[in-house]
Amino acid sequence: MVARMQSRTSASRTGRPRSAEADAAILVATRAALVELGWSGLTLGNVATRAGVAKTTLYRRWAGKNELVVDAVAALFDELELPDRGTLAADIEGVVLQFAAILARPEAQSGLMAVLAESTRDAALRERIRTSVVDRQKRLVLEGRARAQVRGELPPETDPSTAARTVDLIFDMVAGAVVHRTLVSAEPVDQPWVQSFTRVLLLGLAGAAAPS
Amino acid sequence: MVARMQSRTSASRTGRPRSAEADAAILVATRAALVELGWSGLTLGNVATRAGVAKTTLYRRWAGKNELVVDAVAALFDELELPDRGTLAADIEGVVLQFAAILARPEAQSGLMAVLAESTRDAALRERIRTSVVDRQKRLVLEGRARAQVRGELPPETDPSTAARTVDLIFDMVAGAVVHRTLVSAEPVDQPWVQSFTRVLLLGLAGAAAPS
DNA sequence: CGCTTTCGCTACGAGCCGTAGCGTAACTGT
DNA sequence: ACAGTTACGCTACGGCTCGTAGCGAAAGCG
Repeated sequence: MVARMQSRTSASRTGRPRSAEADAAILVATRAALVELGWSGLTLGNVATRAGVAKTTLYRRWAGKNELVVDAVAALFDELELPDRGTLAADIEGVVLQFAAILARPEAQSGLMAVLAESTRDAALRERIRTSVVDRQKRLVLEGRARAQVRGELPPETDPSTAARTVDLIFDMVAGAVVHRTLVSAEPVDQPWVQSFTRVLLLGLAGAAAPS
Repeated sequence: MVARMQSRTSASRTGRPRSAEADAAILVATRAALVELGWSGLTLGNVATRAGVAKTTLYRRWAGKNELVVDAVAALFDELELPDRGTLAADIEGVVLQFAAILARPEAQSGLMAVLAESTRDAALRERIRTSVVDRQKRLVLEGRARAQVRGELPPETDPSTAARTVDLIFDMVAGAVVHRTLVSAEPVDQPWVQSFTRVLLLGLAGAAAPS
């Protein structure tokens, strides 16, 4: 999923290769442990046992609990794609529902929040989360915006720096609202909510682009 | 701050009363430990030492780390108030900046996120967070909306259930965007960002209230 | 067949957890 | 003043997880 640790160069030359099956089994076991035990209950020893792997093998590949969980949770976002439903509103609704479906899973909830909490004191961890989780989500905003500009649903960008700020704003508004509703308000992100949200967001963006 | 544990009735009748100074010292020590050690590094033994209190005293008042940190962090939100700056936009900007200032503090970041992660598997903890942290923020949205309706900046509510849904939507959008920008994007919630955000939000709400 | 790296296993000191037990301190009612 | 009740500080404890070290065996490569 991500460049993790590597002995030397891109293809480690000699010696016994690392088991790819073990890698996959560990990530599966990590997600299962997150579901059953939560973040605080998850121990590397437990994960190792579930995966049918020695505890030392875990420590050879990951620096600790934080990094392991980031990789395990990041894989959940692989399925995230930008649909093409014809209109910007429909595209947004589709992505938001996909995103919400992932966030509804218990391993994503406990794992993501906990690792985000740890990242506030660990710059390397924050960077790891950014590249393997956040940026992949952000790209969807970028693509959706470009597609809407081609359709004429959004005005083309003028200044590249203001465009970047707008994308950041949209991203924080979309992802923030979904995360907050799911994890703080603890209420479902269902069709009616998504429609209301999309309506407010798009009207706001259209109005903000036009002169006041 | 919150009804916590109580021996019998409202006024514990007899025996030595609990030290209020100890209570305050413990919460201060908890926040300090969050800043210096983060969530994972915080231990109840350490907090007890900092507060000049025995470890057993901690366990007599709080069930564990989760509950203690909730109370310690909840106190940060006591200062949150709704200013009256004349316009809805200015009121929102004021509240958002206050909220962002609290979230910028390291004890709020690591503490809140971690305890939120734990709350996904603990209904009682989630409820505790809701009453002592979330609802207090939500009330500001309610008050601000009512004030704006008096001013004529927002249409009066028609159906009470749709009004409640709208308030929930606004709350998730505001709090979600601020939290996401602060903790996930790890970028500052400063004046220009708040103005852009408020502009998009208000135009969206105005447009959504009007017929399409 | 040597060389290298990974793997599973065992064992270890260290640290924290949450509780129990004790004697003492503080406050209340008679 | 005195018993009754509750909170406090302190010490000690078994149990658990941590992260590492050391070993022999397995799995590739030249």
